[in-house]
Amino acid sequence: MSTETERRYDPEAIEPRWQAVWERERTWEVGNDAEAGTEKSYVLEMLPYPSGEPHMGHLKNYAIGDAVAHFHRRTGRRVLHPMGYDAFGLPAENHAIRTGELPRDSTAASIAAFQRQLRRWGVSIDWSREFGTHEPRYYRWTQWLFLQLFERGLAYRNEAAVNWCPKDATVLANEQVIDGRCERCGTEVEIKQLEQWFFRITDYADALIDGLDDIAWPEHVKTMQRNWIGRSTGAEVTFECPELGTEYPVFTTRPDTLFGATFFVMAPEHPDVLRLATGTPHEAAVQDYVAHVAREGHEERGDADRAKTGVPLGRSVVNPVNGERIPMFVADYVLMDYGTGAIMAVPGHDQRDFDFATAFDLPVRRVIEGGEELPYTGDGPLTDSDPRFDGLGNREALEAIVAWLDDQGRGHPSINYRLRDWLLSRQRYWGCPIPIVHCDACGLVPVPEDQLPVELPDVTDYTPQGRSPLAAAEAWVTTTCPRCGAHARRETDTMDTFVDSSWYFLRYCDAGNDEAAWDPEVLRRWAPVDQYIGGVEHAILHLMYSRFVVKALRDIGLLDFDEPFARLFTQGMITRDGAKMSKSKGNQISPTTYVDRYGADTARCYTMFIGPPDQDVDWRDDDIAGVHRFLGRLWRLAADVAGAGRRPAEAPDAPEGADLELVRKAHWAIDKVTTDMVGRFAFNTAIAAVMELVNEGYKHRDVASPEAQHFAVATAASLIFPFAPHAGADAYDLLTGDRVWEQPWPAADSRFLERDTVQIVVQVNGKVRDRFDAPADAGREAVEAAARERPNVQAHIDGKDVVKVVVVPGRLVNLVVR
RNA sequence: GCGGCUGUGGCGGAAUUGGUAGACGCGCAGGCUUCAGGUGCCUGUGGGCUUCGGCCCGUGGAGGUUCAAGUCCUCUCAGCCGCACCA
Repeated sequence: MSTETERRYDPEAIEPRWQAVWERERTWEVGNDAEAGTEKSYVLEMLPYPSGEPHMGHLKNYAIGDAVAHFHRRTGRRVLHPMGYDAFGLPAENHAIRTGELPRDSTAASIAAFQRQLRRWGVSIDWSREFGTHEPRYYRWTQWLFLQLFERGLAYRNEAAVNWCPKDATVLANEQVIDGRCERCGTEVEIKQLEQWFFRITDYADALIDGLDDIAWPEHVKTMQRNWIGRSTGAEVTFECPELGTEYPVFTTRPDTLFGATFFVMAPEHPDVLRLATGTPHEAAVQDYVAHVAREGHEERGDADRAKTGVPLGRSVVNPVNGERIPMFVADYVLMDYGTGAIMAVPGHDQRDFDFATAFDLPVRRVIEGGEELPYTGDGPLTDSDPRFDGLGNREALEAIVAWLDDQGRGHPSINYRLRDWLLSRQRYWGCPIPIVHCDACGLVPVPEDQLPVELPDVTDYTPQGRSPLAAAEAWVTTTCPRCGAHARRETDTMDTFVDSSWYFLRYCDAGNDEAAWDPEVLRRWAPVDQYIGGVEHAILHLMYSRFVVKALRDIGLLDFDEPFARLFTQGMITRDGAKMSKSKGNQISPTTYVDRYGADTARCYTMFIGPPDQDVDWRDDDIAGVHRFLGRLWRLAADVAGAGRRPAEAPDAPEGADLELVRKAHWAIDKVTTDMVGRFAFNTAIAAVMELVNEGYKHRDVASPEAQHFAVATAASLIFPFAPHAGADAYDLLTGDRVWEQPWPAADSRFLERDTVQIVVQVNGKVRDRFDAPADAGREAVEAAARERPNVQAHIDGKDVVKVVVVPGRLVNLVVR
């Protein structure tokens, strides 16, 4: 094979050549005109945050998405596969403070880097729809969206206890606080009482939970969202304090244990705590305790393992089910922002209440039978409660007790959520301005739609000072009220970047529209996203916010669907030596290094071949060389076979011998790759199947006919195309002169998937003793008889009784002997 | 504590409804091509024993169901992720 040494697989030449074709012909652009009879497919990878250069995770993300996009195109769908940049945000601004480089400039530089790399990777993007969320032509509509929500009361301004990051000098959403620390900089957050902007996401708590049932998302992501929303059902029960004549409702998931309540606890932040203690001997102690708790850190207070602390209030409340007076306490294990800020304590059946009762020597009462020791939190019949309920199973009793309280007007069924409203305002510069004007006479006035966008002004000082840097832009801040024309001031806070990214997938559908955020007709043609691909780190934040926005827009009447992402795939992280790659660890690897060395196709294939794409995997330099070797083998075999002349990829009519083996393997590979792509994202095994086909090609190289070889290699090129588009296109072109992306996805011929002989395994007592070939259509009796004939089987059944025979046609025979 | 995921050769990983464990790749060993460079092609490669016919062991661990278990059930260990004093 003298040609082998002459022809070298040269991605440096191949890749730019095909990229030029796709660029010149705008191959991956799609129009918005209706096309009857063609199924649409909207394939989307999460948009990148442009900070520095793209990393390996981006390469993997776009490699996966591109494989899906290509596969969908070649299986007859019209594919929308756009790209954009989540360009606003803190890192660009912090970078600006550090280096003096303007956020606008550093962001632009990073976007240019992404554009360069994405083209160099050969990703099939419709560039005509590209935008950055920081461009006025985009955020004009982000502001419009904000106003839509504002006008329906879904965006509101309110004073509340909020998370404040002292380092970044801005408030944060609950979702951005991890273990009591800022998710960006790791600084411990403080709780401040501030007036801020919120989206009323809690109105959608139930809808967000229920909608999960209708979407094809990984179960663990759904679970995370359900846990985050944290729906608990129970009852609200009112306790009265006769000394002051005040009433305190509590939320409980266990009204069945009401008869076991032996004390009552309020959160230190509860507005009535000081008033209750006033005039009692505990007044000073309560004041001290409340002041002490106020100084406590998030982390300290959140530790469930530390000893319970608290102080008596010197008052008591009446348990509405039995009229018993129980003492009141203030303790920091009760939180103001969940439920009502007060609880009934049932130490017999709750660990925390039990711990508190032990520390303060309070009575512990058993009202549910079961378990050996208290506290017992399981199910069981009621005891020592009330003759009407004693003996009933606790779940049954729960319903009965709530119904009875409801009758008496002392309680009612209730549902509580862990989810809080989405705090969206930020006291930072590099974000979308909130399109609101503060007028002394009219209050909060929306900027009229025809005056959008409210453009982000240039400022010189980004340093966070506890108020938005925009406040320093006096000329910009000063304006007139759109309603009354009086002197007014602009809102100076900007929006959380998660607002920008909560709707970008809608804008791609109609990115060039200057009249509206989108044309409903056009949106109907593309939305929702059929396949969304990205990292799990967005399981809650971005994915829940987007779902909320889409549901809200649907209710407003602007959309006719209510889930943005029909299917979600979460890719695993690429780690280095088992650790997450990061600048600080110095263990980053750059895609450029590997694209330079092996080409984009190799780097792309490797990120998918390394392991199941949804799993975390460790990068190994040795393994990527193996993938490069494979692409070289495929390409050289194609170049070699193409030496016999170009022709269409067609299988020989009636192959025999080596030809038949080769044609069969090709059809097997078609079937394998197709099922791996359709049913699941098993790209690793799909690529392995193409490797097997190429290996088979080499195996039969000197014996198979040129026709059979040609068909097998052209099939391999066709199948590898979604993963290695340049190598696939080039090999296919060498063999056929055709463009592989214009060819329909190959179809497996069932005649070649079935074999006329199959290997039968013979087991004796479940252990494999022999194998033999039998006609595929052989009957049970024939197979069993043949199995018994095998010498090694004979040796194992000789002199024993065959008590049972199991025959699985086409697979095995199991002889059970005694 | 609650919820979820993962444990398979020296390594990454295959095994679609229980039916040949280890596909494919890496690594390693040997061979071939006048082969000087991040080469190419071929063969072998779970462990142990072997009279070279085979035999025994083997999917984190212990039980169980079944003719048959990596796969199903029970318990258990280890690691990772999410939530966490949420009443």
